[in-house]
Order: sequence, then C-alpha cells, then structure tokens
Amino acid sequence: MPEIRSSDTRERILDTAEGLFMAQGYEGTSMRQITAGAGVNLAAVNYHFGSKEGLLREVFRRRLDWLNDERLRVLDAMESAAGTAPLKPSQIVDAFFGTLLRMADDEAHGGRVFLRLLGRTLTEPSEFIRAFLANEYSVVMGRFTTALFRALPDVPRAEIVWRFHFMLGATSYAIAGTDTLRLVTDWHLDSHADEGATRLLPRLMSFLLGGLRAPLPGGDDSVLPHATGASS
Amino acid sequence: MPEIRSSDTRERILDTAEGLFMAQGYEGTSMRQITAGAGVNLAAVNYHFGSKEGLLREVFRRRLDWLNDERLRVLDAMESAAGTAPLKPSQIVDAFFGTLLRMADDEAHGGRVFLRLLGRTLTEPSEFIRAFLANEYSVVMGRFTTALFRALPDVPRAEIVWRFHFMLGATSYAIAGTDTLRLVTDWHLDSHADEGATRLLPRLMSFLLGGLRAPLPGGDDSVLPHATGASS
DNA sequence: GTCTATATCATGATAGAC
DNA sequence: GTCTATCATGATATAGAC
Repeated sequence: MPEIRSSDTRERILDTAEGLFMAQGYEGTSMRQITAGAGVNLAAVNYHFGSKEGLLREVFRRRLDWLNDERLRVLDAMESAAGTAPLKPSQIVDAFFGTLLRMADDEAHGGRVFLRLLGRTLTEPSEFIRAFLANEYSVVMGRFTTALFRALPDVPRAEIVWRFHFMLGATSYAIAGTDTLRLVTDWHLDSHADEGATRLLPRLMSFLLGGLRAPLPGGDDSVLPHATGASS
Repeated sequence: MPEIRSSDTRERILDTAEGLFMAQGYEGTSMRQITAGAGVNLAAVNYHFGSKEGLLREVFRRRLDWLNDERLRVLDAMESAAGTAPLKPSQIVDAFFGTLLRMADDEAHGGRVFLRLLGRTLTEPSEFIRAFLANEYSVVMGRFTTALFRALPDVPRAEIVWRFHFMLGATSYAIAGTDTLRLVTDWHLDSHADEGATRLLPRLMSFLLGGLRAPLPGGDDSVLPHATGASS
C-alpha cells in the first residue's frame, strides 16, 4: 500500500541527511548519497528544500526549534519558582547544557546523531551555516547570558561571556566525538562502548561549573567569584 | 643529504593552503584556489605533495612537530626542576595549553591562522584527518596524561582523562573562532577587534584549572579533588 | 622543477514527461 | 509529487613539452 503522506519523503531525506552530515560533514556529503540512502529520487531534495543549503537549514531547524523551546521552558519554570531571587549557576547551566545533553537519549528528537552533528557544525568554517546558527541561537543565548549575569553579580560581565563561550566549547567537543575521546584515552580506559552520553552529563556538569566559578584571572588564586549558591 | 633548496614554491603552497583550509575547511577548498592563491601552477601540488591529502598532512606536520617538541621541552624542564616531586596542575596545563596559545603571537610558526585551523580540524569529521592527528598527538598526550595522574593522585584516572578531553574542547573552540565569540557576545561587549588571543590566555587558564579541579561528580559539592598546589 | 593541456569523473541543479 | 535525462561546472590527477 503506497503512502499517502507525501511528507514521508521529506522526513526520510531529513533523517538520512542528518546522519550523513554528521558522519562526513556538509561539504563532504553529496546529494546523490543522501537521495540514495533515503531511497528517493535525486530531484526530490531540490523539490522539497530548494537546494542543498536549504536542506541543511531544515535539518537544523527541525531539532533546534524543539531544543531551544525546551531550554526556555525549563528556564522560565525555574525563574517562576525562584520569584525575584536570582537562580543558582548550577540551575542555569543545567537548563542550558543539561537539556542539550539529555537530547542524546531522546531518539525522537535526533538523539546522539544530531548532538554530534551540532557539536561538529559549531566549529565548521562555512559562512552560511554559522550565520544561520547564530540567528537560531541569539534569542536563547541572550536569555541565558542575562540569567548568568544575575546569578553571578560580582563577576565581570565580560568574564561571564567568555566563560559561557568556554562552556560551549567543552560541551560541543564532548558531544562531537565519542571517538575523539579514544584519542586521549586509548591505552588507559577500557572501551566503555556506549556508556558515552549517559555518564557524560554529571562529569561535564562538574567541569563546567568548576570553570564557571573558577578564581578570576589576574587576581590571587584564593579569590572565588563564587556567587549565591555553591551546591548543585 | 638534506633536501636541496627546492625553491619556495613548496612553502608558498603550504602557507596559502593553511589560510584557505582555515577559512573554508578542507573539503571546501579546491586545489585550483590553492595554486591560484600561491601563484603557482595547478600541477605543483601533486608534484610536491602527491595529493591533496598529502598537502594537508604536511600543513599540519610543519606546525605540530614544532608545537609538540616545544611542549615536551617545557614539560621536561619542569620535571627536571621538580626532581621527584609531582608537578602542580597549573604547570602542566600551562605547558600544554599555554604553549599552544602562545603560538598565536608567533607568526613564524603559523600564528593565529594555524591555531584556528587546528581548532576547527579537531572536530572535523573526515576520517583520515583525525587518524593522522591522533597519531601525531599520541606521544605528547601520553606524557601529559601521566603527568596529570601524578599531580592529582586522589582523582580517579578516568576522571582526569575526561577532564583533559573537556579542556581540549574548550580550548579548541576558543581558538577556532574569534567570530564565534561574537555569536555569544554581540550586544554585550564592545568589539575588541584583535585583543583576542592575548587576553584569552589568562582567562582560559583560569577556566581550565577551575574545571580540572572541580568537585567530583556524584559526590558532595564541598569535596574538592584539589591536589598538591592550588596557586598558579 | 615548472609549465600547458587534458583525461576522467562527480557535483548541484533543472527541464519536462508522466 | 516523482521520475529520467541532461546540463554546466568544478573536482583531482596525470602526461609530456620545455
């Protein structure tokens, strides 16, 4: 029985492209690979998405819309519960990065595949990709940056922005490759196969919070910026 | 007998390729762009490097050989000075990441251009690039990992490996794009034009050390792994 | 060692039948 | 909406003159 839902082709293309872009990069993946993998005709991509760029945009929009809505939903809930009090840094970090990492176990929203694609794309050089992501992110970034300013009133705002940036880097690298870890690890750790993203979360959160609340540079090492709440 | 003066065609190709790979990625850069930019003939790349892959390998080897020798030289000097005592974490982090970041001001060894290229390439999907880097890195990674084990004897080794990985991520992201920072920053910071890598170093070091010495996950937040020396 | 010229093939995109 | 067929372009790589 042939499918009536024409959108089935669309979704299959998106799923296949997501996986191939993750494995080979955007430039390294051809439309022929995508359409062959999805079992659809070569012309289908241009019909549905206009171009290869349009396809990539849609691959990201499908996931990022959900992710960023979820992030803001969590942040809103926290801020409502806190009333006028500022949030704890650990709450904000969890709302932003925790929500991201929990996507890894959520196959309905892309799971690990999309996470790795996102991590890799954030450092990719292509002009239009980064421009697009900057746009998709700007609103949510603004909300979280502001929340961090409130949570860490005695840390210079420039410093917070830098550290947010560092946190993004550590995270995107961590989700970009489980195999990159093997580069560091190899001889030392037994290969825990797929334990990756599950145990990753608490480890990464500790690291990020440690970095976020580290002693300020230039100053004496014992001076903690440290803020409102230290426990997670 | 070492290579005779094989003209500066080689070097010009390497310099041009380095810049273009940084700006457009490996797959996104054609050999026509490279040879045109270098002012040499299209066939020159294949003559000197065998293939496009061979060219990329040489672009990295030229810089990484120097960087990793320098890292080991610094580490050796520190260990000699310390005798049998373990090094401080801040020393090790500085020998690894500080040496890397100080390359930014060293135009003779690639400067900012190579740093950005390296940062971007570490997350790039291409199979052979990562395999090559893993090889170039394995020795130096082993030395530094071992040094960290000694410096942080009461931190589980697996945890140290993870945190090394997180530090790599934060750093590679930080050097990958000065413009990526603008994504986060935009409205908040005045554009400090080219202050980038200079002020970056102390900021990044604080963050990395804070993360490296953060409370262990799962445990109570007040338990610091913290190790031998806390001052930098 | 460096060039011109070219071989060979893959790419993204489109036109037009059904 | 989906197909076949094809276009124009660009890719890497090589042969052979100088």
